[in-house]
Amino acid sequence: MSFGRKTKKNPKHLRFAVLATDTILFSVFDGALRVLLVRVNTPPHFADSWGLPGGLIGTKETADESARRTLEEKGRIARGGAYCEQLYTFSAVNRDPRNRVVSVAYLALLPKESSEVEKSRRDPRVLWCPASKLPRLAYDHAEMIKTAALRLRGKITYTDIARGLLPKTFTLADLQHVYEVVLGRKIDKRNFRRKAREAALVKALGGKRRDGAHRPAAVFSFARIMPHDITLV
Amino acid sequence: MSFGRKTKKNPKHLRFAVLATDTILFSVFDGALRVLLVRVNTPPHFADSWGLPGGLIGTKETADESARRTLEEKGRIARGGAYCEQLYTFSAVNRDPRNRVVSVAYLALLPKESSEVEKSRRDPRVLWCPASKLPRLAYDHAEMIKTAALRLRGKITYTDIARGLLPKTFTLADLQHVYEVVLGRKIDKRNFRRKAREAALVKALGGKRRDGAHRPAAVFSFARIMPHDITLV
DNA sequence: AAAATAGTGTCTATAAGACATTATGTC
DNA sequence: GACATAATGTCTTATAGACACTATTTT
Repeated sequence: MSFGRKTKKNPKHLRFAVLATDTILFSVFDGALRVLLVRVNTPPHFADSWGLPGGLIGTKETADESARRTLEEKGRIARGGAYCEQLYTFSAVNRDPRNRVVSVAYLALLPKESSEVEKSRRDPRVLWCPASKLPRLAYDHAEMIKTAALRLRGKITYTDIARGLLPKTFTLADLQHVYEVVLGRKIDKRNFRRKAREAALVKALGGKRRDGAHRPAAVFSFARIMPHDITLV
Repeated sequence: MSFGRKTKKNPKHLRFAVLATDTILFSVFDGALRVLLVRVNTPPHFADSWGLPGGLIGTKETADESARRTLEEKGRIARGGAYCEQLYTFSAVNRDPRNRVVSVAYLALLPKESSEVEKSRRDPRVLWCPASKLPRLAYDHAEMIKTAALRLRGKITYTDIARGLLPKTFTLADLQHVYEVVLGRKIDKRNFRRKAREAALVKALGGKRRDGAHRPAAVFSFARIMPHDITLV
């Protein structure tokens, strides 16, 4: 990163911390909660490693904008597609061994059916890795992913955050599968459907999806706004 | 702040954002949720205003350490006394009209019985202002306080965060009063006590507190660790 | 008709909310 | 004994969890 070189050339160090963002982008597919990793190559500490997409925040952009920009530049995800919320700011003094950099981490979500996930799955420059089987990661990125997974698990039971992991329309089986993968446990189908109905989380669109030698499933979308906090599982 | 002056003198601007902390310190007394304000004097935008205690993060300290340091230097609150948790990072490009500064906001709590609150209430350099009757504040500090109050209200019903607003020992009436002020509504005494008991939030210490022409109240403390998430009101 | 997934209802247990009176201390 | 706060229990309603069978479509 240019900032690091700059301070090394300049014998006078900055007096204050500078700021980066890193984004934990999740998607649920192939039966796992997966996170997007990118190549990190900053010798001597992290040569040829995996890490999160991220970068320094410029003086003319907000942290949110920086997260979306680096997701595009490093993660190869088109801007604006992903749900994105601020997660936590990581500020351990030695989290970047080269310079003092504080990082605002973002939690982002994409439905597996989105063209962004479909494209990036075929892109050799990035890796969609199960959150439970991560390789060694650069910086404090393993800690960030752990924090993000906890946030996602925590919020999925009382908000409609699962919206970010599903396409515009879906079946109740799709929805339940996302919940089961994120929570890491089976959920009773009847109780789940009853609660989704009572909480007015989703609404039926009237259509059916046919996809195999079996009864077709009704198609739903999320209700416009979440009416109130819900408890779904 | 020295950084602001420095960039004005230097025609070459920094390429990346620098980082500050601001701390929203709450306490409950005189029937209100109150926030600690300090004098801000940075003409031309904020001459003789009120704002939150805060300052730039040095290259050798974490955000948490910076929050505690500025709470001491600007807020006149001795270090380590207050409960302190990271709240949100505010990064609007023009939040500080002089320079690009991103701020990590912290939510902090003190019991009104603490010597820090008792001292600072008599200190003319700071003001304990009801969170519902704030004066015009510098920067985006009004937004920060609103966010902090929402976080506190949200967490008080399912965590033991009220611990930060109460002394080591207290009566159930004290505890309920803190809940009522933070939530802004009356709570039924019998239901409140039943739930505090069932959630194992507090434990009786065996003593009584005598303070007036009436029956003395049993004295409690918080249980060592919160056994699980609780729903108290 | 076999295979595969969709869709549905009841019972029980736990938690939440509404509500009023008696108890114990000080002055 | 007057006053002031502490302490306590029941009933009703809502929510959560456990549990198994029938329906509909394709091949």
